[in-house]
Amino acid sequence: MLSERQMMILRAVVRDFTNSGVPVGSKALAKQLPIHVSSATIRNEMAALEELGLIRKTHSSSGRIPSVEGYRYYVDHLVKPDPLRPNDLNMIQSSLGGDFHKIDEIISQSATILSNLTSYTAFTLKPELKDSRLSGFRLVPLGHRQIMAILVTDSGDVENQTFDVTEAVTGEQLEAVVRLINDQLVGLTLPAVLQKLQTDIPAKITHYLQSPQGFLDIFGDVLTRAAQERFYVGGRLNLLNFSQDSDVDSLKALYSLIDKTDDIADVLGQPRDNISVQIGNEMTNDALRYYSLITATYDVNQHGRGMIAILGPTRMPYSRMIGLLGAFREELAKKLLDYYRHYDE
Amino acid sequence: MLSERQMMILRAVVRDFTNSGVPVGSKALAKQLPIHVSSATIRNEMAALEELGLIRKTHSSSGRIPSVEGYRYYVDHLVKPDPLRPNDLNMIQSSLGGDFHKIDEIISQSATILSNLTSYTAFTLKPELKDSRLSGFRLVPLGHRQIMAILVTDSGDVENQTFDVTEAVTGEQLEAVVRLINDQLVGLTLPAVLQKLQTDIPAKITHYLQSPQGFLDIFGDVLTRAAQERFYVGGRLNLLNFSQDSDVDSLKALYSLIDKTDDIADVLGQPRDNISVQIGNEMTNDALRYYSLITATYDVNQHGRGMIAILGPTRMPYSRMIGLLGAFREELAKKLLDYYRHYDE
DNA sequence: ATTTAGCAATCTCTTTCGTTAAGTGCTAAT
DNA sequence: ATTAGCACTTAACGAAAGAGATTGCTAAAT
Repeated sequence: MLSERQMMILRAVVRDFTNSGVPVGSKALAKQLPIHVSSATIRNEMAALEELGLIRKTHSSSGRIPSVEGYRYYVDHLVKPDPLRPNDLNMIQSSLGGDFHKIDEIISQSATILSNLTSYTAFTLKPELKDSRLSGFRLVPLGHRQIMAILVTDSGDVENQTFDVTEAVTGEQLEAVVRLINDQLVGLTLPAVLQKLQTDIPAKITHYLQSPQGFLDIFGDVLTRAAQERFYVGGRLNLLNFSQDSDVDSLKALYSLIDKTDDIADVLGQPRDNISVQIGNEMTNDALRYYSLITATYDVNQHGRGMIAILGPTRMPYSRMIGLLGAFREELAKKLLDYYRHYDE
Repeated sequence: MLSERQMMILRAVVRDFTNSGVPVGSKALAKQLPIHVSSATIRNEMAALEELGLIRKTHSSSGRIPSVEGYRYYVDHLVKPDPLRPNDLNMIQSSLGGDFHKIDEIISQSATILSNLTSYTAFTLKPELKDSRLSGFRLVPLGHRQIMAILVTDSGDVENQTFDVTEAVTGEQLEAVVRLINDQLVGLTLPAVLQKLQTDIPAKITHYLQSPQGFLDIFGDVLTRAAQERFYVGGRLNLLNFSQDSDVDSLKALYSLIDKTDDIADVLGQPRDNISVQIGNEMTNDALRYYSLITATYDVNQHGRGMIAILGPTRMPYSRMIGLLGAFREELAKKLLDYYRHYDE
C-alpha cells in the first residue's frame, strides 16, 4: 500500500515522463510538487518506489522512469480521464456529421478520426451480434463466364467475390445451387455453415454441378472471410514516429501484425468492459513490447457492441487518451443509433 | 563520347558501388580492371568522367559514386541484363504454377513474387484494353434495405459496392433502373458513361426513383473506381530497408504516394516500350528522389497490355533487375495466355 | 522518527584532439 | 600518354576531458 505522498510522486513521475520523455529527478519533483519537502526526502521515497518495482532508473545515476508495473498502478489507481478539449469535440462531431450510406463508412471514418486526434494508430470494429448467422446467399452471373458470389449475414455484413468458371453454367443451375444453399444453410451460424459445407453439401450439390469443387472453394473463402471480425485501421504510418533508432526489423514485425486480421484480432482480444489498458509486455506479443493498447467498447443497444482502440508507445499521456476514447465512443454510439433510426423499420 | 576505357571505368564504378555501397577509389579499380594501368591513370580518367558529370565525390578526398547522369549512361549504353538464376526461375514458375480463379489473383501474386525476388517494392497492373467499356450493370437486393450495385467492363473488371436505402424500393423499380442503365449506357467508354450520368440520366431516372441522388452517387462512385487503373503492390515493407537514418517524414511521403492509386499511376506513367528505367530525380516526384523505378510492359495478344514495375534505391543492381523483369514478364505473359486459353471460348 | 543539507560517486553527453586509413590532385620523371 | 611520388584532405574512430544531472549515503537538524 502506497502512502499519499508516494502516490503523488508516482503520478508526477508518470506525468512528467510521458510529457517530456526524459527521466525525472528528485530535484525537479521537489520543485513542482504541491507539498514542501526537500529533494532528499523525495529521493528516499523514490528509492522505496523503486524497491516496489514501480519506477526504475535507466542507468545508475539517472532520474526515474515508470516501469510497466508503475504504469499499471497509475492507470488502475491514479489516472483521472482528461475532459475532452472543445476543439477535439468539434473535430469529432464535424467528421461524423455527414451522411453515410453504410455502417462501414462510419466505422472506417472513425479509425481515421481517432488516429488524427491521437497521432497514434487506431482500430475500430463495428458493432456485432454474437454469432452472426447466414441470412442470404446469391450467385450473380456477370457474363464472360464470370460469377459473383454474395453472402449476407443477419448482422448486415456483406461479403462477395467474383470467380471465373471453366465449364458453361446455366442460369437454372445457379438458381438450383442458390436454392440449395438457402434452404439448407440460412439461419445457421457461420461456423455451422462451414461445417456443413464439408459434410452434407458436397453430395447434394453434385446434382446440379459436375465439378463443384471450384464453387465450394469460393463459397468457403467468402464464408471464412465473413466469419472474421473485420477491423479498420487508421494512421498506420504513425507507427513510424516511434520506431526506436530505425529498428527496421521490429517495425516490420509490427506492421505484419496489424495487417493480419487474425493476429490483430487476437491482440485486441475479447471486448473487455468499459475502457481497458494493456501496457508493454503485458501483451504477450513480442512486437508490442514497447507499445500500449487502449481499448474501449461501445454499445448500440440491440444492435450489438463494438470496439475502438488506439495503439501507441508505452510512454503515452494516458489521462488524455482515456478521456478521448471515453468521449469518442459516446459520440460514435450516438451517431450509430441515429443511423439505425433512419434505416431500421 | 566516351573512350572504351572510360566506359569500362564507369561500368566498374557503377557495378562496385551498387554492390558495396561504398565510394570506389582509383586503387581498387586499378587492381580489378582487365587492362593493366596504374591508379594514377585511373585517377586522370576519373577526373574526366567527373568533368562530364557522370560520377562524383561524396567529399573532397573520397572515392567516386555514379551521379544520376552516370546511372543513366550506364543503363542506356553499358548495362547487359543478367541471365536469370535457375533458382529464381524455379521460384517464379512454382509460384505461378497453381490454379487461379481470377486474373487478379495472378496479377496480385505476381507483385508478391517480384518483391520477394528483388527485396524491393513491386507493382503490377493487369493487361487492359485501351478505353474499356461498360458491359453490364446489376442491382442486387440483399434484404434489410441493402442493395449491391455491380458494374462489369468489357475487359473483365468487376466493381461493386453495397449501400443502404432509406425508402423502400421494390424489385420492379430496381429492374427498371437496371434496364435504363443497360439500355442507355452499355457499350460506352467509362468516361462517356460518367458524362451521361450527369446530363441525360438524372431526368430519366426520376420516373422510377423518388430521390435518385443516393443512387447516382453510388453509381458514380463505382464507376470512377472502375475507371481507375488498379495496381497491386507487393513488398511495401521493403521500403523500410532503405530509409536513410530513420528519415520518418520522407518515408511517410513515400508511403502516402504508393497508397494513393492516382498518384502512383501518375508515377508509373504511360506504358513505355519494353523495359524502362527512371532514376532518382528524373522522376518529378520529390519523394522518389533517392529511388529508381524499373517498369516493363507485357503483352497478352488480343487481351491487351499490362505492366510490372519495381521500386528500389537508386543504388540497385540494374543488370540483375533488368534481367529479372525481362524474364518475369515473359513468364507472366505465358501464364496469362494459358489462363485465357482455358476461360475463353 | 523524520527530514534535510552536504558531498562523493556515477553516468551521460558533448567537445576536443590525435591517429589512422583511404583517396585525391598535382608535379616531375619515364 | 603514363606513371611514381608526395602533399593534402576528409571521414571514422577512440581516448580524454569537462560539464551537468542525479543518486545514495552520512551526519546533523527538526
